[in-house]
Amino acid sequence: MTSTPISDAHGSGSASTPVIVDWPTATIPGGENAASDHLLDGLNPQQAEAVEYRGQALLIVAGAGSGKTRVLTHRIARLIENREAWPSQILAITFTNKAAAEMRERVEGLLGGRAEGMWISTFHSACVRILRREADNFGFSKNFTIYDSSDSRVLLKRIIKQHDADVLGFTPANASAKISKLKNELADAESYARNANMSDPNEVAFIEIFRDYERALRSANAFDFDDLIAQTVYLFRAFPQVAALYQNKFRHVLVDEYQDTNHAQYSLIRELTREPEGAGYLPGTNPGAALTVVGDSDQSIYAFRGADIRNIVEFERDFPGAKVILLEQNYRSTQNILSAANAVIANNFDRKDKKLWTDVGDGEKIIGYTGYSGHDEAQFVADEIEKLHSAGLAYNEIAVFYRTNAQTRALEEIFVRSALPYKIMGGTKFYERAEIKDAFAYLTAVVNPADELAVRRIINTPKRGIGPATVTQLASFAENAETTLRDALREASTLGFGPKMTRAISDLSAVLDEAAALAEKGKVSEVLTTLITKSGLIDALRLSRDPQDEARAENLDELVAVTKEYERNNPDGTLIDFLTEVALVAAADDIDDASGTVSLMTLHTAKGLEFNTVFLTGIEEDLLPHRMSANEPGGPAEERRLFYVGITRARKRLYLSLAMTRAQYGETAVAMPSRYLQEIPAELIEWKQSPGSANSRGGTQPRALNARRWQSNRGADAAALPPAEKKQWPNRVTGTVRDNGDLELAPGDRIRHTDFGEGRVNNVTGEGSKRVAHVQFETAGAKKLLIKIAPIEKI
DNA sequence: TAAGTACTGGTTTTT
DNA sequence: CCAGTACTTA
Repeated sequence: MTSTPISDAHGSGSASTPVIVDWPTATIPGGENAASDHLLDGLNPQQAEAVEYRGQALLIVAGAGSGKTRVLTHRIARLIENREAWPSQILAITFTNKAAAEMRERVEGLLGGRAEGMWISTFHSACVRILRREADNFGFSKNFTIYDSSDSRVLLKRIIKQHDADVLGFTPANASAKISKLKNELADAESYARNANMSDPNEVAFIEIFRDYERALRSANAFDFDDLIAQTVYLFRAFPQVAALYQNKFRHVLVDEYQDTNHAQYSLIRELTREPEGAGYLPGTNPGAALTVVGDSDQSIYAFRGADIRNIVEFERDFPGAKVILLEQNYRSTQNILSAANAVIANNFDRKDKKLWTDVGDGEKIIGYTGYSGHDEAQFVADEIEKLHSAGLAYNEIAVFYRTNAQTRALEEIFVRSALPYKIMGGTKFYERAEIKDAFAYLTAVVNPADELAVRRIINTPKRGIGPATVTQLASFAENAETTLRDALREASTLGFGPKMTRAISDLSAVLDEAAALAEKGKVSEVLTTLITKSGLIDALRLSRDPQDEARAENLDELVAVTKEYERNNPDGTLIDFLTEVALVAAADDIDDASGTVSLMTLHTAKGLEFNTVFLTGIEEDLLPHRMSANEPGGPAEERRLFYVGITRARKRLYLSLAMTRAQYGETAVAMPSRYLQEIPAELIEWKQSPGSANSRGGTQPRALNARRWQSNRGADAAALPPAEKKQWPNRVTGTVRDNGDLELAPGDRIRHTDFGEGRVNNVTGEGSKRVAHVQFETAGAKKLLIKIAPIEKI
């Protein structure tokens, strides 16, 4: 280590030059103290090396469950403990905010809390932090808005309409996807136009749309998700002295899930770890921050978002002299689960061979089940979970994964009926509800008056008689006067509107002004409460006769509660901070480990998590691989990796399930077993009901074409198959939901269930609408049913 | 301008 | 099956 002058322009309290103590030999693995070294105890040799290696570039190839988080946290702790770096000189990038929080906690645990000032966050959060600080340098102001994908689409919709580009086949969705792709490659409208074929009217129209979109974002003082990264790179490249601030601040940059970085993120990393240049820098004094990346190309599942697997595959070429360490020992799963995972992923041809292994033994067999329908499959999952739970397994140790969010419907329906506590991670989130977005648009309009999109959203919400015609007049006034739409509202009285209209506009403007004054002195919840009451938003919902509006008003109350909670956790948090946090929360971020619920999530959301027991559902063609990706180059391979990620989340027990028919858009279609299922050696799976032996209702469906592939399984199935009465499909479940009102049941009563037949009530638990009947059915076994909605009658 | 009705079409994964 | 949209009517 040289005594590099290290400036920490932004650091809090660590601006002085750190004391860099040469203190290495005592803690090197194999040294005298190794046996009692708390940062190396229990690590295998490769893990220990990954903690101790020092050099400019280190790639840790970490197979699933190989303890990479442990390695990363211990490495950071060691850097700080050794005084090789101050906490403020460390930048660690994770994939989700949840992973960031967990990493911070673990590092603090290892260091006894001396971790203040570390930057541990997602790419997006880190970039927002940089951009807010430096916004004044390049034409934005620090109160900028972050547009999520639906905001982008609303904006694009207007732009496409203005250009009459819808007739050319442009939709907000496809234009947004194309722009996003380009931004991830660091292209902008200008650079794209240079290489475009201008004789193609489609191309010309797209460039117009792209340009207008960029212009609109800039004038709204807003960034979309992709901008957060791309604009930070642009900032660093355009202003080397700004880049140098961060190049000098961070001495160690660590990136998790490196296989899922895209080109823009890669470029950002390159900029951050580069040797500074420009005035004031003494050449040769800072070789650039040391870079540590951790990843596994077998878990690359975000190509659709621009992730470029080459970033990790070509790491050694990118960073000459880079050290590579392989972690293959798995500490999570049983050998049966790993063997299945290894067998599946081995079918991806262009990969470096890598085999996970464990010394914990084979464990239980994987359990397979083929349902007659998605509902039947869901019923199986619910029944198994109930069995596991009564055998002592906590609900929060169990997870159910699926490929598409649409699959939650069947699962949810059955889970509600079976009174299973569950939580859907991601999916239609609270923050995506219209009334919540309305409230956020009010907050945004207060924080960032330049944001026209937000002002347009609230201008007639709730209804105050300001229609499209009036909005257009206001907007064109703003344009002519070279001011914002927000300021146009203030001038309403001079614009010649009728008295009613003028009044409505001025009242809104006054509410926004009042809230802005309030925002100066803090309290997010007070600003929000002022806005939603004085704008009439919440009263409009409360007084509405649409029964759903009552729930919407409650959601707004819930949002106020969220802001109060935020204030408790962040006493210094401003309104801007609150909006930023909400804009960047991911689906996986609100998993609550302590709660006693089963977790339901997509395979993508599952990445990085682990559970004792995992159910992988819908393992069918057209779902996994998904229809949309089956024909794309690289599609089936990426879908296989998704399957691999799902399998490797399980510690002890893995279930694979599928259905023979699946409902989509109200119609039911025949489903075929996924091609990936055959890639798992037959002896690893015990089929409760195999795809080969189960026939769809007629028995001679197109599935017969497929049957050959399953013949090898037949012998085993015959033995495992239950006797003949099972043919009556006692698990078949109808999709109708009913309401039994106040049906009274008591132990000893006999009931008839439309699917399960007759049974006897053993017990009734719970209160009111949550009363649950514990029933012993004659053919279908023991079930728990939510009395209010189960398709049952007393007999 | 707002509310109500009839109709279309789209369907993956997410920071 | 749903949400979003175009069209009608008061």
